[in-house]
Amino acid sequence: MIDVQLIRDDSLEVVKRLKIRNMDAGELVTRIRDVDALRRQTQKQLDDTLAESNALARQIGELFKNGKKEEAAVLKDQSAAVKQQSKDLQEKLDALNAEFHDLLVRVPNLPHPSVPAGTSEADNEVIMSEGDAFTPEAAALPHWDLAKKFDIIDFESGTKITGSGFPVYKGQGARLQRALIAFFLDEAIAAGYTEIQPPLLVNPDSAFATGQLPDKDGQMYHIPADDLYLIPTSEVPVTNLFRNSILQESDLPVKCTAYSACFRREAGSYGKDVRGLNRLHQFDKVEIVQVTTPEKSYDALDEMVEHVTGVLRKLELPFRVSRLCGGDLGFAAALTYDMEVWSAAQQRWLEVSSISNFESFQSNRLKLRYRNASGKNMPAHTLNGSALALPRILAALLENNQAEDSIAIPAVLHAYTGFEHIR
RNA sequence: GGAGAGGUGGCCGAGUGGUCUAAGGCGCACGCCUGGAAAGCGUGUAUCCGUCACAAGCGGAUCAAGGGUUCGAAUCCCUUUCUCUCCGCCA
Repeated sequence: MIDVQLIRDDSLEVVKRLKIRNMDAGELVTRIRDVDALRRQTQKQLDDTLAESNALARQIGELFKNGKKEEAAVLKDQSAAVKQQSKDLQEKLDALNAEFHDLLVRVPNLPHPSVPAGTSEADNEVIMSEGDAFTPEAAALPHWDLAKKFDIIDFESGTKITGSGFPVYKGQGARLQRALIAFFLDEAIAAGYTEIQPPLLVNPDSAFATGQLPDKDGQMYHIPADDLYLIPTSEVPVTNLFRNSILQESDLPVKCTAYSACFRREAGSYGKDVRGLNRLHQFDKVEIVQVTTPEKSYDALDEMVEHVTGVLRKLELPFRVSRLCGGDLGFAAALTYDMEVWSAAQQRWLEVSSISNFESFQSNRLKLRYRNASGKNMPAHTLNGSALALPRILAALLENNQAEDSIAIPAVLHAYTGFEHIR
């Protein structure tokens, strides 16, 4: 949620910056200003009325104590009128506040000045790449064929027992999954992140706080009997750890990492983009989250990008990093870097991580603040990113390292897998 | 799932209709005292909204959450929720 103060101070600047997102926010921002003014005026009227009511109650108490019942009765009548007035004002204010909130949550985060203009993925700006986006000499099999050939992932059984998008990992495939999770967590812990094991189901309050509700209602699995949602990412429970809290500046940065299964309904996609492991309803991911001060949040973002590129480097995967353009930027993000690995058999880049600085946008909704050096409570900045999502990493590892009768496992994983080749 | 007891400031804890502007203690901050420290003494110590200059001051709200009774609610009533104890079930 955007800070209202920005709109009060310089609404033209807000509108201008939202143009980078290809959004014409003029009308919305004007409406917000109008409703804001009206609700503040109403708040003032209500407060004055309540103050009057409090004063009357005090006088009545005083009169009763002194036995002046008739005088008290007169004031009681007066109090009834004031009370009706305050009730009306309260109703008016509640309605205005609700409208104000509804309008405000429709404003996306302001893009960072470095965000390039653009309307789609094609306009993202590649800022670095490492390793060759090579084409294999011999015919390379896509990972869904390799999965069958080496009997490490069983998509058909997953379909039988649950449905499409729920693969079953078997034997060396299962072991490799577990190895990747352990490796990613160990890397994050070494970089100073505290490991968290969060619940996989969250209540509506949590889903609202991180912005999955109300917008992305249909993208989450919902359990009606208990009104709980399966998490689409551990960002949701981990970030909600900090909901409604005030941190000391000396405690910052807070750095958390979490492994979890992630659940996404993602209805309505077909074709090779979603074949095999490319898009799943259930997948595994290790997430990293930071809470820090506004002064340090962009350094933290760079640090997180460094961390993830370091992990990709250890896995010996060709990768590239892009800065998302305005049209591709998520609603809550001010700046996002995407990481993609090269998939040799599919001859395409696969997105494996997305690292964002939300600045104070999430904090405003979460009511996450920190007490700064001068003792004032300020919204903290939050950041998160995948480090990393497993399925596409697995796809790239299988495809890029395949040979006639085996698939080589990167050296860094040997201690975790207990084998050097899938055969 | 059943029965009972509870939820008060950073923490402990008092408070069963107006003196709550929430006692007292602990913790923390600052000051006095001291060669320095401890002890002692003194002062201060929540969050949000509004007014305003994101100051001070002032007004309003908040005693788990929401609603109600009342001129007036931490206190009475209703609903929800969470915690604890016992029973049941269970990896």
